[in-house]
Amino acid sequence: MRNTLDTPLEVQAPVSTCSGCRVYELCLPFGLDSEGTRRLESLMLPRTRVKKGATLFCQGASLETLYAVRAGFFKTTMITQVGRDYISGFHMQGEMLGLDAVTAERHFCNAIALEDSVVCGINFSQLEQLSQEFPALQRNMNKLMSQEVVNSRSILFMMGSMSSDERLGAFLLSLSYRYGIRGYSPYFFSLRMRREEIASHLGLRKETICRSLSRLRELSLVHVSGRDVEILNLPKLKHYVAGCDRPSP
Amino acid sequence: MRNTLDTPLEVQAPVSTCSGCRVYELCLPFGLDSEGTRRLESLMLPRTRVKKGATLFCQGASLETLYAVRAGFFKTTMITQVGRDYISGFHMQGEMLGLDAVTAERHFCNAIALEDSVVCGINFSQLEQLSQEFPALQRNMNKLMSQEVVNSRSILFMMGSMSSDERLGAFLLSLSYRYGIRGYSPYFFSLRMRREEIASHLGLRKETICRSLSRLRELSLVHVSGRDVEILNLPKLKHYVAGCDRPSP
DNA sequence: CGATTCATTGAGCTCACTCAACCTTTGTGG
DNA sequence: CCACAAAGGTTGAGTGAGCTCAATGAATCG
Repeated sequence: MRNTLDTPLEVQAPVSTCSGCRVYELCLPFGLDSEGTRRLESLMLPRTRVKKGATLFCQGASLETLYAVRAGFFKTTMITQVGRDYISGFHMQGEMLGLDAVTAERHFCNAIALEDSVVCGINFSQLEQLSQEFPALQRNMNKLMSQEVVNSRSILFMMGSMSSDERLGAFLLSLSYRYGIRGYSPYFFSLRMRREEIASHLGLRKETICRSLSRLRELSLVHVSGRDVEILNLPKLKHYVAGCDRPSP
Repeated sequence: MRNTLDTPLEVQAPVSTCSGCRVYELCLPFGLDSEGTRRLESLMLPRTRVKKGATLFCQGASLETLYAVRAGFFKTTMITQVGRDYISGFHMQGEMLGLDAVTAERHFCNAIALEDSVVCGINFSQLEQLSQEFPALQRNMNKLMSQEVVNSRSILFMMGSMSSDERLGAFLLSLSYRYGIRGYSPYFFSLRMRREEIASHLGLRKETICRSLSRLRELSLVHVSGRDVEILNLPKLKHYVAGCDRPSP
């Protein structure tokens, strides 16, 4: 991995620079040489601010640009003709938005900011071309895609075989882990989404989320006040989520 | 797309040839020029038979080879330490197995044949290298990955917001569609998996699958006898699955 | 500071689950 | 080829986890 100090210090450029990014290692430029990083940066669109509640892209829109979350928090939602909707994921810094659009070349979901956010955009065709030249970039694309598959599968597994309490626990663990690898505390964090949004994502109802929160609290696994979460006993929570407390069928 | 007749007729080669494959258009070689196809074929491992019930690869095993189903039918399963398991997908000809292993370079699931099957294997590193030379190949990789994401998301959506009857309907529609684009009848097909396996995949129980089947039968949407399925009214089934019959919340 | 959105808790209901019995199909060895 | 065993499928009865509806409390925001 390249040391970011190799990069000459520059005044704040008008375009996105990956070199100085907090979550560089989690994103596209990871492992690229300086030439590759420079080329990638030259393709990046200027950083874009997305206001809380604003939509970054819409389901069905043709895929032009892939985005990486630079700062802030997003949800992705899917909506059917009959108005049912589903929150397919939450995305924090260093995570890509729009990877599910590559097959159909149309966005498969809406991306909506849950707080004031900043995204780095890159034209997908140009990215594909560039990744032709830089194996590391291609590899990162593949890994990021594959990671998306794994994430979806994990939630599927949860939905298919876990109780509401366990699902919520797993969800909190996922957030905890993701904050952790970004250098934030895995024990204290704040939820950026409403209970109802958690519920949709986990295939439950907001009332159920409340009740499950209460139960996790009673078990002294977490402390939750409003949107502030404290994981009181991480190993115990992991153990609980793994289902070791239940008789296996 | 290259006309397969351009290919000189050969005696059955000991290695996998993509050129003559039934599901060529759904798989890796689609859109590759003849040079690219030749190179891809040169990397392919000899076609491998997998007996019904046999395991092609195991969860946790390091990723060496990606597989495409050439003939037959597979399920992929995930198992936790406590013995809970989940069937993450069913895979028919032209579909790739192992794409979720790319992130961690370890298989995330077990792949088990549900009938005597044939797979085409290819070393993943070599495939990555080759895709560096052939944009069409890389594009296909990206699309196949992205398609996996979309598939998982679709099931998530089902699990999160559909009744058992609707989920089963959607599952049958998915099979119907996939058989259809492979040149088989989208109206008549046979299930290669047990009720219990469908149940696991949809986050339900085998008894619930039976009851849901009965209800879809009563609605004259399908005719099911053993493992043989007939879709009696495809548009009506789609309409039913879309949830148009239910009051939206 | 009032309005609106969000969170929590209670009461009752429902859909899918569990358990169990019985039937059907598949597979195997005599 | 039959007989039997084993596995898979179906249906019934009762239960319970999570849902709906509703009321109230807390937080957020213009």
